[in-house]
Amino acid sequence: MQHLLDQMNPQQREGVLQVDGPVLLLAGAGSGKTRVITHRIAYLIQERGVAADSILAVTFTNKAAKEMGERVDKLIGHTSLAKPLIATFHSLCVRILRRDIEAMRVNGIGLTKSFAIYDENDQQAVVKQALKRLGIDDKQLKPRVALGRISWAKNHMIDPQEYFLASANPLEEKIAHIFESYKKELFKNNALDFDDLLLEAVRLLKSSSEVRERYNRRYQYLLIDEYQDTNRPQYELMKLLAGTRGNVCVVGDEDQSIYSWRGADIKNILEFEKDFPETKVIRLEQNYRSTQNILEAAGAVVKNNVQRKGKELFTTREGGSMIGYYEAPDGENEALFIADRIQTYLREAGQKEDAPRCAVLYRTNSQSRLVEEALRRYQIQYHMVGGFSFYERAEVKDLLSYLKLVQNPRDSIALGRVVNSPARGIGKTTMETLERMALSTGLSTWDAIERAIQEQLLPARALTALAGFRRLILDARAMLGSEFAETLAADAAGEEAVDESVEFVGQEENASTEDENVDTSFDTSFNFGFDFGPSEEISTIAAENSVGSDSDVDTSFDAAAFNPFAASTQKHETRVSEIKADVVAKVETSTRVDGFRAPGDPATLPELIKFLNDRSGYIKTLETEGTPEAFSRIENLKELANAAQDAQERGETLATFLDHAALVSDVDQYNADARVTMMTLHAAKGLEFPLVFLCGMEEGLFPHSRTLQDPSGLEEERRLCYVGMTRAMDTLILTRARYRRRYGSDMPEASIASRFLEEVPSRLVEDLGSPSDTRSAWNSGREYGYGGGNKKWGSRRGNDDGYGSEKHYNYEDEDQSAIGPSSSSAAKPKSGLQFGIKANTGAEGSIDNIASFFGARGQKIDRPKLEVPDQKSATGIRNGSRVRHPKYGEGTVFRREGDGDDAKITVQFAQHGVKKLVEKFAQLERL
DNA sequence: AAGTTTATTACACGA
DNA sequence: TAATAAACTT
Repeated sequence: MQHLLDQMNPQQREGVLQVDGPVLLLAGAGSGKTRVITHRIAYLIQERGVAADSILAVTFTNKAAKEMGERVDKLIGHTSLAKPLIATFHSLCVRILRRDIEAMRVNGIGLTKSFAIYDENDQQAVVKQALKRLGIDDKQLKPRVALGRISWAKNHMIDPQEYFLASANPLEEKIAHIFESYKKELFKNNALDFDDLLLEAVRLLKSSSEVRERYNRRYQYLLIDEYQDTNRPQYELMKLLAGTRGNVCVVGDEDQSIYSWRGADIKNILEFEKDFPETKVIRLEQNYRSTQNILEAAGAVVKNNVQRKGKELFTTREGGSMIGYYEAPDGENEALFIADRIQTYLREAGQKEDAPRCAVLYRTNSQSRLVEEALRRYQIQYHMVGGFSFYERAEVKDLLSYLKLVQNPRDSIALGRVVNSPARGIGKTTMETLERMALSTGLSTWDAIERAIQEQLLPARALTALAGFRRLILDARAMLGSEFAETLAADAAGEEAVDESVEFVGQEENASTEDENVDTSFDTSFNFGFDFGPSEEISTIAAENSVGSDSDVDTSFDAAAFNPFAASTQKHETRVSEIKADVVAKVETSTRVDGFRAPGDPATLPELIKFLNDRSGYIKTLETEGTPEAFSRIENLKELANAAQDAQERGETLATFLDHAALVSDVDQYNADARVTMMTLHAAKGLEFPLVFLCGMEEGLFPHSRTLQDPSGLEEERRLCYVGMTRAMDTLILTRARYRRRYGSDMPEASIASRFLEEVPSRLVEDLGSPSDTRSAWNSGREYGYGGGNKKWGSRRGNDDGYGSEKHYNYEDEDQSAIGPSSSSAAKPKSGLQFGIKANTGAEGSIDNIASFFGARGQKIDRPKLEVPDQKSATGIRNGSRVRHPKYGEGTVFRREGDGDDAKITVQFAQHGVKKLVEKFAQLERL
């Protein structure tokens, strides 16, 4: 330990040694922050004799948590079984709530431990529902907007009532109502959204002194990383966890605060000193990461912020290479330049046997596409963080929803997602009826289904389909264990014991297992401090519950009519034993194959997934589809099954598996071994790379257009720029496209160089944009007129510099690009990859190609000009015929395809433009 | 009810 | 572009 301390600078050493009382560690970029934190933890354990599991460290991402855990492990060796708890705020809250949320239940009302976690899509679904219920047109008020406001309110700890009182206009009043309805719906679904995880944890610790004190006793030393990005709820949580001892160390850097839109507030840094007057402030200002040039450039940019205490980083890595700047004619070229540079870099680094790593950073995810295409063309392997993550794939979400439903049938969002996928004849009408029923009775959708089946409230066809779906879920539940099956009888009789039965199994397994990323000390060690056995706890809850929340549920339905308990229990017991037999049979066959599990034991996670995949018909439907996409979806499902297998081997339960799936972030996918990583600037926080590209340095893109009005928003963009620049260790290259198309729309727009470029001192900059050393590499086949490159950042305007805009952009003349493969854009060498429309595949000038090209491009071209050989039909309608359509009025036929029943004719209508109609159905009248 | 085509409209950042 | 809603077919 001592020799490790000797290698540190005095400030770092103080950061390690100052473990008693509150500490505010202001750690600049690359100042060895993580090193200090890990050593601090090691110091507490090894030199201060602090029990490892009484240390709690909170990081920003699961990935960071995992890494930190590994580094601490290395420092302390595996001397003790106990480990510090290193988690994110969100995963910490899930742990706390899964354990103790029921302490907030009053008279059996409140959420249970098996609460669901709603992601953004689930949230949107709820908001849409609320809009519908309140009769608000979702075109006037976009669900996304409403959700944004709700989330904002939550991050500022404003509840619907307060929001309503503070509302200054009808719109805000509406939002307040949506907010309220949203909240109720989540409650009814036994669900929490991401924001709630924090809020409810805070509420729990505030409301139950017993629970709070337990955690206070448990965690004596607290450490919060990325403190500048904490929001109000997180701040309160920190205070609650700190208790009265105040052994809190918060680590942050005001210059890297980039999450204000999530409610993060730099004021938390100031308030910290107020709330903990004894605070020792330690500053880490020596940067060990970047060269002096990079540091200077980044510092020069962030210096332009007014709201800043001001701090100077220094480094001993004098000089270094210049900041590179490349001004591309357009986005494609920018991407190709980057790919070319990366290729060179990788080749050179390969000769030196370095482990090359570089990153392409951008402001918005949509910028990734061009870079991806360029890298693929160069056949460079890359790894992309963010974008569409695995867990966002439709098929993955579907399967997860099945699992969620198995765990918590009241989760009506999950239900809505899978009830008809694959299609099983439960359509819109049926679901609307059920939802109306659920709404009027206060039942969950699942319960409404139960009731509809029992009372035959829907058409027979719908009921059969619903019964099949219900059976699927119930059978899956039954697989989870015999306890499960036994509780089904009660469940079927309309009791709410369902959830608790899930809980029972989950809980029992929980006691002996833990999840992967975070440490394993929580549960085992938890029992030292507080002695409640799971079984005892559960039975109390179950008792509470059966009296509880359904008593307030039904107002409208006749209990006597809906109370065939005696009869149905009998029936269901039979059914349960059938299920059990069935399950045992299934289990036996599968057990013989892997030999893991004795017959009759609960099914494993992979088995459950296999069962759902098979029985739901999901895989089969995909197989039938037979398309490449369907195939890749099946692959994804297999991947998920693999993940479940891994989880199983770690001893995770269904519940913990689902929690993980809900909490993995994009950043967590970052793979440190990848040679090329692409990600947003936000995702890059905390990482470092020898070579960094920062692309799209244009006004409106970066800084983003939506921040331009707001000075503080602009300052945040500048900090984001600072974060990006300081990721670079040796080389930093900034790029910009002089013309860029937005929305991939037709006309590229001239861009203006980002103001951040102007803020970099020119003596630090080297222009990489001269054609002589670059053109041959990636410009083959394409003529560029280079004009810029002499002035520091090129011209501020894109088109006043002799750069031949009409020469280059005439590919926007669509006629040319469609017909002539020699015109610029469509004719770019594609090296095997097929982009764009099939314009350059067919015979030159073929009418079909032109027509289909125009067809694909929309309607702004007059197509009636094109004549097609005359064809007659049974109805006598032919090209040039005047026709009348009942709806579209009069028009002229100018094209027909196929014959007989399949005959399609294309008509130019006077008012309604061009329509393609099937002759058989179009009811056309010949004039 | 489900599948297919067309129209529209929106591009931050993310646990 | 691309995701999504609406319209239209069968």
